[in-house]
Amino acid sequence: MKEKELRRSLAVLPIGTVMKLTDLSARQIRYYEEQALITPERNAGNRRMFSLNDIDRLLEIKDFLADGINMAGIKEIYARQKQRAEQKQADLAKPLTDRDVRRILHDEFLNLGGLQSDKGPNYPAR
DNA sequence: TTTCTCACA
DNA sequence: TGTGAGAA
Repeated sequence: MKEKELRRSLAVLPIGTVMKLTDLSARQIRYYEEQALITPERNAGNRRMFSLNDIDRLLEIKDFLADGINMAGIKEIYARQKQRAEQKQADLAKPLTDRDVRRILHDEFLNLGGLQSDKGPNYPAR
């Protein structure tokens, strides 16, 4: 029953609503789109129409930023997320060994640390 | 009225 | 990222 997923992907929200829902400025929302972090549809009059999935995505991005991760980092996270999705398919045929899993988790931690932005506007001087 | 794109003292 | 201009 993936009826819900379809509805969540229906782009029906104008940027104004998204601004209120995510507490982000139109500027930021458009910028994130430029960075390919979100891909809202376009409707009549070239207006952006967002879906519930976009909202979740935006909120997620907000959290990442709050954790001190920068655009590049977030892009990587989604890039890896995509890779994982693709890897998952391959893994279906060839399951990972315990040793592989450990190595992957190890890398994950190291990389997450590298994604922390080196003191930016997200690091209050307090 | 709302949103879009573009450009910057 | 903010902000203002000019158009739709």
